[in-house]
Amino acid sequence: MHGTNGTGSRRRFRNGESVAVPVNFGPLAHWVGFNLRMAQEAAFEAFSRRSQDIGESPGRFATLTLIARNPGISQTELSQANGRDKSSLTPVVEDLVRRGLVERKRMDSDRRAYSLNVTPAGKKVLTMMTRCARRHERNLDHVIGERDRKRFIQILKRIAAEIE
Amino acid sequence: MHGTNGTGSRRRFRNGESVAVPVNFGPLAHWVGFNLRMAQEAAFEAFSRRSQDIGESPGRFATLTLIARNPGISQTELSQANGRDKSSLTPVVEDLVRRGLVERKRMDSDRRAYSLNVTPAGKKVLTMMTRCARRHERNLDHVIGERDRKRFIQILKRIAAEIE
DNA sequence: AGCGTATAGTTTGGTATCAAACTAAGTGTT
DNA sequence: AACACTTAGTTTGATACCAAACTATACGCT
Repeated sequence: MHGTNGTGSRRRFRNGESVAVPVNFGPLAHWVGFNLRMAQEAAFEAFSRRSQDIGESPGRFATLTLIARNPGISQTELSQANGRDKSSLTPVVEDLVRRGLVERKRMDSDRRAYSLNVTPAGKKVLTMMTRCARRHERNLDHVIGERDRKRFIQILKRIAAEIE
Repeated sequence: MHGTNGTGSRRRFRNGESVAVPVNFGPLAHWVGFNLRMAQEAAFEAFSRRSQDIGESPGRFATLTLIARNPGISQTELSQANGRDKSSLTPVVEDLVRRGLVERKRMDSDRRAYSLNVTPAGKKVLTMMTRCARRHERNLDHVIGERDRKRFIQILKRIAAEIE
C-alpha cells in the first residue's frame, strides 16, 4: 500500500495545500444494497486469496460441497441450490469431471439428466477446501462478533428468500 | 412458476413415489460467505428488475450518485469509492458521457486526470433512479426489520472495511 | 401410437468484471 | 536537463455469469 487510500478519501487542493477530503457517499452510505455489495465483494476477494493457496477457485467450493452432500444430484437441481443459472454450471462441472473430482453419469430414471457424485479424489480436495473455508469463516466471525452472528445470517437468509 | 421449486428442494423417487427431498446445504447453511453471496445476488437481481422499468442498469446508479455527490471527482477516486477496478469504469463513464448525463474534462492541476461532473440531464435521471432505489430499500427494510437495520448495515460496513 | 408441450443440459451471444500491459503526463534526484 | 519512478486512464485478454436459442429426451392427452 502506497498510493492507495482505501475507499474513503480523495486528494484535493485547498488554499495551496493538498489535503485528504473524505468521499461523500450520499444516500449510498445508509442503503442496504450498496453496503451488501461492498461487503460481499470484500469477503469474496478475501476467500479468493485464501483458496489460491490451495489452487482452487471459490466457485468450485460451493459446487463441490453441494454435490458431496447430495449424492446423485442433477445439474439443474445443483444450479438452483447454488443460485446460478444452469448454463453457468456446464463449464464448472466439465472442469470438475476433467480433473477427476466429480463423476457424472446419465440417470436411469431420466436419460436427459446427469447424476453427479464426488469421487474419492474429490473428497480429498473438498476436505482441504473446507479447512480453508473454515479459516475464512473464523475471520468473518471475528469481524461480525459472536453475539450478532446468528441474527446476521438469519437476516441474510431472509433477504435471499423473501425479496422480490 | 411451474417446474421450478425455488432453491430448497429436489425431486427423488422413494418407494415408487416422486417426493420432494430438501437439498442438504451442509456447512454452507451456517456460513456467512455463502449466505452473503445469496443475499447480495437476490437483492441485486430485485434492483435490476426495478431499474429496468426506468431503462437503467444498477451499475450506473452508484456511479452517478458518487459523481453527483463529489463534483470534479477523478475516475480513479471514483473507482475506489465504488469498489471496482479503474479499468471497469472506462466503458461506464464513456456511456454516461455519450448519453449526456456526465461531463468530463481534463483537470488543470493534472492533465492526466479527468474531472467528472453530472449534467442537468444527468441530475434528472439521477432523481428518477434515486426514487427507484428508495422503493427497493423500503422493500429490503421490510424484510430486515426496522430494529435490526442499523446494526445490520454496521456489520456490512465492518466486513467491507476490516476483512483481509 | 402420435402430437404438443415440458424439461435437462449445451451452445451462443452479450455484459461485467479484474489484472496486467500500455501510453501519456507528472514528480524527484542528481 | 536527463533519468528513473510514479500515477491517470485505456487497452487487451481472461473469467464468470445470464438469457435465449437449441437438441434430445420425457410426459400427457387423445
